[in-house]
Amino acid sequence: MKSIEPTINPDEVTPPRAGEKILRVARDLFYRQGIRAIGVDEIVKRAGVTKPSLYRSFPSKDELAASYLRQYDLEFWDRFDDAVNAHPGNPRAQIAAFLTRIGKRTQRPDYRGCGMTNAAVEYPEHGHPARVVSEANKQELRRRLRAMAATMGAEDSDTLGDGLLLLIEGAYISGQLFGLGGPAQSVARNADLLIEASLKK
Amino acid sequence: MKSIEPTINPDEVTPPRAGEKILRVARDLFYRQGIRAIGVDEIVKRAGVTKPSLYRSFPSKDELAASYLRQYDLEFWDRFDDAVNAHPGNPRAQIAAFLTRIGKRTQRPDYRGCGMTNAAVEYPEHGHPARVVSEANKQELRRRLRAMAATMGAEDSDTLGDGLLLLIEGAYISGQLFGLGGPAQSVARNADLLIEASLKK
DNA sequence: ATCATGTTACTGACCGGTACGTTGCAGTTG
DNA sequence: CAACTGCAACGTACCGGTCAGTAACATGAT
Repeated sequence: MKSIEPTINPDEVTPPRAGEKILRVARDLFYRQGIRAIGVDEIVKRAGVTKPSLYRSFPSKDELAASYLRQYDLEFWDRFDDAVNAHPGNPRAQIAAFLTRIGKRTQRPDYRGCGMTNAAVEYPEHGHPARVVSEANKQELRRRLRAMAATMGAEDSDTLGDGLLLLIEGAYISGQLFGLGGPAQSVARNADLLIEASLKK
Repeated sequence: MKSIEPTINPDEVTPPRAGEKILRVARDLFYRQGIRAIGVDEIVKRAGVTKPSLYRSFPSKDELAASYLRQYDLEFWDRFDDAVNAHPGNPRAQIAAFLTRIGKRTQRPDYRGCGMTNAAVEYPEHGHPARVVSEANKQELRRRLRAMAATMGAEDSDTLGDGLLLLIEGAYISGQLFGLGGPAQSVARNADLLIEASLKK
């Protein structure tokens, strides 16, 4: 029997790998300033590593951007499920909780919207690695919103689900267009009005 | 008495100035592929002019982008006023007409959303010439939507106006994210539901 | 003569990406 | 123990191309 395990706890404070530092920095820069606006030189400089390290961990800048979005996707669903789990079996309250949170986030002075949405605007070309991740995220969101609308007992659940998606995307964009006091702060209230109007009598 | 007028009709097919050709091409390229994605070399090449001509007509690429958006702004209000003038004194019908048109446009295969919105996403930095034009347009749109909501007799007209703006921005974004069959096609229907729910009883 | 335009060539900075050498550490030999 | 080997992680220095922007001069029409 060979003892492969190292003597130190693998969860210990091992020095972070170059790839991790790069992704952490890229995530921040890409979100705040946009993917096209940030060059790889800037990323490696801020991460305290060098360019070859970037290209050992990621095949290209486009794939680095896709990795950033894949991580963003995970965190997005964490937040979404937080709202869902807070109100089991009550999709209307789930939506309200999720949108209230979004509405608050949009009022932060440096709010930059949804990384997914922004990436799709930056890369309109079909098949771009970043866009592929973004489209998948949005389609899943649409699917879930429509399902929630159906559970609510909406007269036309697909229309309501899509209406909620429009409000959400509108909040993302308006949040970064108007600063404080912008229309995005009313997203939860408007969504609830729309739900009210869409339920079967 | 000096005759200044040229013998030919000034509305005749005078050869288009270099600046006009540049703006025409830039408009098309910027809208379809994004401003950051297009270089000035590409623009002058497609316009059949040379780079010095571009910089004689426009002080910089950023200002060329701003000019593109100023023209976009004019055409936007043309379309908006078309819908308004088609239903005098009936803001609910005006909104319906405008959003029906947007809903249809979003279903075109190469739809790329709103040039203003896209530019603001591409240039998050405050004070950027392109962003300045974009923000002004959106603020005016918000003002008018809120005014229309007030005319409709909404209980909370500011919230309704903002809700309509969220739906519109959501349609712009969703139109380019999902292709055909996307949620943007229901924008007019959802807006009408929201209006219905917001009117005083 | 004037004016808009074209031509050519150039700048310095930055773009994404890579060839190649260096370091340090683990395991394997004598 | 000590020397060697293999390998993973990293850095130095560089590639060709493109970026926005400009200088100097030629051409053609009115």
